[in-house]
Amino acid sequence: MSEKKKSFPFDEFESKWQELWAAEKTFRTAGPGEDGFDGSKPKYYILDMFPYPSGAGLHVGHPEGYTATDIMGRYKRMKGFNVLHPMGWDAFGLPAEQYAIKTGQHPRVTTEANVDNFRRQLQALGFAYDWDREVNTTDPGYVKWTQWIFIQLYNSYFCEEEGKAKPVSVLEEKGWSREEIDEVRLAFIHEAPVNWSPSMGTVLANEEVEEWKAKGETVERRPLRQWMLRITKYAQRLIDELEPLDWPESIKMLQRNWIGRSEGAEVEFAVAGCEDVIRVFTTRPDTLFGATYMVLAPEHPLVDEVVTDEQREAVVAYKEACATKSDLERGDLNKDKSGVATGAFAVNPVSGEEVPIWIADYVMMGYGTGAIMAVPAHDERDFEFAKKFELPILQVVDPGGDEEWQGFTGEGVAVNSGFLDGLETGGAKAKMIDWLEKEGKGTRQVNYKLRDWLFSRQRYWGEPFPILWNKETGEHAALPEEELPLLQPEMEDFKPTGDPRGPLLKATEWINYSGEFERETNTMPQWAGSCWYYLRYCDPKNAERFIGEEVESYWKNVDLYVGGTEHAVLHLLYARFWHKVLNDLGHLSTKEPFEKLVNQGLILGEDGQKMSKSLGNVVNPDDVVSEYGADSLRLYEMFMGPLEQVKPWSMKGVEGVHRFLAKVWRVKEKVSGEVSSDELAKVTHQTIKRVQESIESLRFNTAISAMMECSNAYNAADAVPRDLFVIFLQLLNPFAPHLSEEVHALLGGEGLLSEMNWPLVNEELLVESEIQIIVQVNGKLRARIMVAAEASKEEVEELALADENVVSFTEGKTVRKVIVVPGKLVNVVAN
RNA sequence: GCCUCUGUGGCGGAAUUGGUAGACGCUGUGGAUUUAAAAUCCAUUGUCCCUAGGACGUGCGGGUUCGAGUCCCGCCGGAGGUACCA
Repeated sequence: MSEKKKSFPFDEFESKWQELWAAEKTFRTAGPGEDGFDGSKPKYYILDMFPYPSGAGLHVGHPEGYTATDIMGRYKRMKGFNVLHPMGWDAFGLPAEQYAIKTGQHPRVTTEANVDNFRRQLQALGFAYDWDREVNTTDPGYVKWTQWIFIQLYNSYFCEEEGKAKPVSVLEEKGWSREEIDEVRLAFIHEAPVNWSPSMGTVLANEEVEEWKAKGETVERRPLRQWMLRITKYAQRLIDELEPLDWPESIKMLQRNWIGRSEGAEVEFAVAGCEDVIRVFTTRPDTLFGATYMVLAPEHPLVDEVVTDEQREAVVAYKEACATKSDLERGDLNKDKSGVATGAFAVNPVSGEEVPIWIADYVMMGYGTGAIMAVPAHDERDFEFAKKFELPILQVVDPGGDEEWQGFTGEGVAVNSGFLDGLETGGAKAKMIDWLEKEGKGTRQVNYKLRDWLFSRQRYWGEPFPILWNKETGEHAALPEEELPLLQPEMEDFKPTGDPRGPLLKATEWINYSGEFERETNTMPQWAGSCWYYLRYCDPKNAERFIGEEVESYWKNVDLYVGGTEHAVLHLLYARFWHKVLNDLGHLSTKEPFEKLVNQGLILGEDGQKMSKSLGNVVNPDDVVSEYGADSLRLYEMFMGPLEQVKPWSMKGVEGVHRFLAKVWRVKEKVSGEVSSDELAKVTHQTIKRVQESIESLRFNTAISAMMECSNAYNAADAVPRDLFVIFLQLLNPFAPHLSEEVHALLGGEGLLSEMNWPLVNEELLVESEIQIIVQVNGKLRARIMVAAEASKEEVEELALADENVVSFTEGKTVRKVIVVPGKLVNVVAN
C-alpha cells in the first residue's frame, strides 16, 4: 500500500452519504396512489438496460450508461420532474444453470449472490435509484405476470382488418372451431426445422444462433414441435411505428434491415406434364421473360413429386448432402454453387417456354416460397449458377450506355420482353404485375425476412409455460390465472437430457397436473422477462395487475432509454412487439415502449483494444473506486467523450478529473460570505447555462469542461462568494453527488443539494457592455476589436477599418465590400 | 458487395450549426516549492519562418460563399452491422 496521501477523504464521506440516502430514502419516487405523490409535476421516466447479474460483477461499461442516466435523473428531479429511475435484474439465464450443472448449486442461490454483489457495486457508485422499485425477473411475483402476458398472447389473434391483436373469444363468438383458433393464436405450437443446439441441449431463436456459435456451441437444423410467437404479423407496424421515435438512425436501420421488407410479386409456374404449380417470389417481375430455369430449395415439398426417375438417385443424394451440411458449410464457407437437375420442366407463364427445374442449396426454404425463378442475365447468383451448369442466359434488361448486360442487376430498359419492351424497370414491374393478376398467374406481394419468434427453450432456469396438455386428446389449454405463478419444481439434477422436452421432464410429479392434464415442460427464453420489465418498475408490488391502470396512465412509456447497441434487433424488437400487443388488448395507453433511445459507446482498454481477460486490459470499477473514489469514476466516464462514442480508457484521464475534484475540495478554504464578485458571478451564471444545455443534449463531457473552467476561475480568485460556490456545487451535484454534498455540508449548508431546485440563470449578469468583434480581411483574421454592445453596424465598420493591422493589409488595395455580422465579426473584402 | 456511423494537435476531444479552429483534460518541456520525492503552483506545448508578426493547417481533390471543420460533387481510410433473402 502506497503512502500516497489522498487529496480529499472520499473514502470517508462517500459511504457516509450513500448510507444517508438509503436510510432517508432520498431518491424514493412516489407514484399515483402512494404517499407524497404530486400529480401536478410532469413525469420523466429514465431507464437503463438492466444487467444480467453475472458472476464477474460490474465492468466499466455498466457505469457509463448508468452515470449518464443518473445525471439526467438528478437534474430532472432538481428541475421539478417526478423522475422514475429504477434498477433491477435480468436474472434468468444460462450461465447460472450451467454453473448449477457443474456444481449442483441451485441457480437461485448463485443468482441471489450475484445480484447482491451487483447491488453493492452500484450502490457504491452513488446512483440515485429508487431501490424500493427493484425488480428481479426470477421473483415469483414477477414470473406470475410474465406468464400472465404469455396467456394474453396465447388468447389473442391478429385481426387483419383492423391490423391489431384481439382476444380469440371474438372468434369463438363467430363460431370458429378450436382447431381454427389454434391456427391463429399469437402464441402457437409449430413443428418446423429449428435451431437445435446439441451442445447446450436447447433450441435457439434465429436471432441468437450466431451469438452462441461464436461462443463455440454447436447448432444444427432439426424439426421439433415448439412454441412460437407470431411477431411476423407485426412486421409492417414494427417498421412504420419506428419512424417517429427519437432513436439513433443506425438502430432504426438495423431493425428495418432485420425485418427486411421487400416488394415484388408471387408468380405461379405450372410444372410441365402434371397438375403441380410452383410458386416463387420475385422483386423483379419485370425480368420474368428472362427466367430460363427454376430452382427449388432441397427441402421443398414439391421436389419429390416432380423429380424424374432418371434423376431421382442424384436428387436424393444431393438432398442428403445438404441435410448434413452445417449452416456454415452451406453459407459462408461455400459460395461455390452446387445443384442437381430434377429432370422436370416448368412453363414460364409469360413466354410459354419450358424451363428446367433444378434444386440447389443457394435457395433457402425459409424465405419467400422456397423456390425461385432464375434470371441468370440479371442476378449474380443465378448468373454464376447458369455459367457453371451451362444453362441459357437471356438478356431482358438493357443497362444503357456501354455497360455489360451479363450479370447486370440494376435498373434499365426492358428488352426481349414482349409487351414490356422499351419500359423502364419501374414501369415494367407494374405492368407485369397487372398482367399476372389479370391472367391469374400471380399477385403483388410483400415479403419480410422476419421469422416468427421461436419462444420455447429446454432449460430449467426460466419461466415454465403456463400451459396444460390434455393427456387424451393432446390439446393444449392455458393454466387458470389463479394458479400463477407457476414455478419450476425443486430439482437437483439440471443436466440436459438430450430429450428435446428439456430437463423439467425429470420432474414427473410436477408434470402430472391431474388425471386429465399434464404440464408443458419447456420454459421461456431470457427475453421474456426483459420484454416488459420497464412496465413493472412503475408498479413493482402490484399483486392484482402487471401494472395498475392509474399508474400506467401516469408513467406511460419510457422517455429516455440508455443501453448498448448489442440489443438493436433482439430485446428492442421483442419489447416493441409485446408492448404493441398489450396496447392492442387495451392494457397500455401507448404504442411504443421507448420514446428516446441512446446507445452508449463501448469503452475500450487502454491499448485501444476491446477489453478482454486474455489481453489483460480489463479495468475493474471497484479498483478505480478504491483508488480515486466513486465521484472520480463517474466524472471520468462522462468526461471521456460523447456518450455514444467508442473510446479508450485512460488512467491518466481519471487522475485528471480527480485533480479537478481536489481543486473543488480546496475552494472551500477561500469561501467567504462577505465578498461579492461581478466577475465570478458572471462566470458562475454562464456555467449554469452551459451545464444545463449540455445535460439536456446529453453532452456530459462539455458540461464537465464548463465546470472545470468555472472552478479554474474560482482558483484564480482570492476569495469566492459563498452563494456562488453553492450554485456551483448544485451544478456539480448530479455528476459528483458525494463530494458536492460533503463540501456543502462542511460549509454549513442546510439540507441536501440533491433536494434543492436547479439554479436559475440570471441573464442580466450575462449581458456585456463591451463585446469583442473579429475583424477579417479577405476571410483571414487580422484583428480583434472591442466595441460597445449597442454600437451600430456603421460604427463597427468604421472602427474595424481604422484598425492598424487592417489598414496595413488593405494598403494599396481597393475595399470592395464590408460584411458586418452584428456582435460577431467584420469581413473586409479588398483586392 | 450492401447499409449505417466516422476521419480535427503526441492523445481523449471542443467549436453557439456557415463566422476567432484546437475550449477542457491528458501527455511532454522548462521553472517554483522541497534535504529529496509525492502532492501543489507558474509558464509553455499544431507545424514552419521566427521579431513585432507572418505562412501553412480539420483524410485527399474539386466546387459554392465575403467567409467552409461545418454545405455540395468525386475519391481514400477506419469502425460496426449484414449478406446466396430471390
